[in-house]
Amino acid sequence: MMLDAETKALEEPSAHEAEVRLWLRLLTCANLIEGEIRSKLRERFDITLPRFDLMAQLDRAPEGMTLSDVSRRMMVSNGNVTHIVDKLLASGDLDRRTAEHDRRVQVISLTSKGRAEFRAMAAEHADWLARLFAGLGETDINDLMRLLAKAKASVRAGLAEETAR
Amino acid sequence: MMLDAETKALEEPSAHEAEVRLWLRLLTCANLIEGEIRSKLRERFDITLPRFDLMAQLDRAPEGMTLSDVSRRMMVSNGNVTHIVDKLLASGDLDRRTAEHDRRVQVISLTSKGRAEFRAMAAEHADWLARLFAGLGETDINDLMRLLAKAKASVRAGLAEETAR
DNA sequence: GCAAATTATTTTAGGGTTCAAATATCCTCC
DNA sequence: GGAGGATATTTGAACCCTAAAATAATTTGC
Repeated sequence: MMLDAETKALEEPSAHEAEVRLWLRLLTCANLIEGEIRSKLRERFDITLPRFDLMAQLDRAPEGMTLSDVSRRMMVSNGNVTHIVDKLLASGDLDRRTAEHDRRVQVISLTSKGRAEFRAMAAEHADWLARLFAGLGETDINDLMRLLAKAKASVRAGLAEETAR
Repeated sequence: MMLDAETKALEEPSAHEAEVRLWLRLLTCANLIEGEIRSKLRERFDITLPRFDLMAQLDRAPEGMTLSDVSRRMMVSNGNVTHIVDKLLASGDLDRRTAEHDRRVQVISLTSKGRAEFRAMAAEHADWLARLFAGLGETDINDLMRLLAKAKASVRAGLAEETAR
């Protein structure tokens, strides 16, 4: 018996149920943690998560990064990076200069003030995560790392398949 | 030798590194999937993810839900729910009525139009997820479900510990 | 019965986010 | 050496989001 897509959906409401439930569980975990990190960052350091993330990227790039690099690494839009950078420039945590070889390119880097602030925040940040994951053993963490890597690869493959089509 | 917290952080920059890396990997996975779902929802149905999520909650509650229920279930703020509901009311996907037993309470539910639209969207939504997770076997999915449940419990315990303190 | 505390919702202020359009600069190739 | 295409960034419009204050209605304790 052949069914069109709509009829089939009505008759098989649980199709791909496992995948949907996996996604919802993954999302719930991420949202719980993200909410806690956001509220801790605000409460302890009066900073937002995106600004913290941007400083984390720059901490690993002593020479600085271009805005496009940041945008790719953080997986956020270019316009968004411009906005976050503006705020961190205003608070004196970042330096910005135009690249000499290409005047379209803006290179940003941490000021020494920004670097010192970031290091202090990063240490606490790691402590918060350790507390949240305290219920997981070393084996659990390793297994999760492996399975999430596999999931990430699967997702990227699915995305690539689509753009190729 | 005793060290204060700051000195210790400087001398042990890799403390809790495993937990931080687990968090970053979890977040990357979630962001990749969420970005794809958002862009598909926009492209195929011109709807945002929060509106889709609200409709999903209501689809499982034929009698309707109060705004506070929705806020708790979706883990978003009350003010945000008000905003999203306004939009879905305007597009005719939701009904809203004041509860007779308590005039503070607003009960919202899907209109038949909203329900039909949601069912069509949900079927495709499940297909997108199945495609993204196509690289995972049944065992992988089961393992991930179990480990993420454990992680979720750990995070909730960590949060509870803090509020108790 | 009524003042005070509680509860449900809305409003407000301040961010963050995307996409698409606009600018500015560079590069290529004739 | 200049036109056309590519690349880096900014701007603008429309959302989403939260926390905190304000509003409205109910419940509680006396």
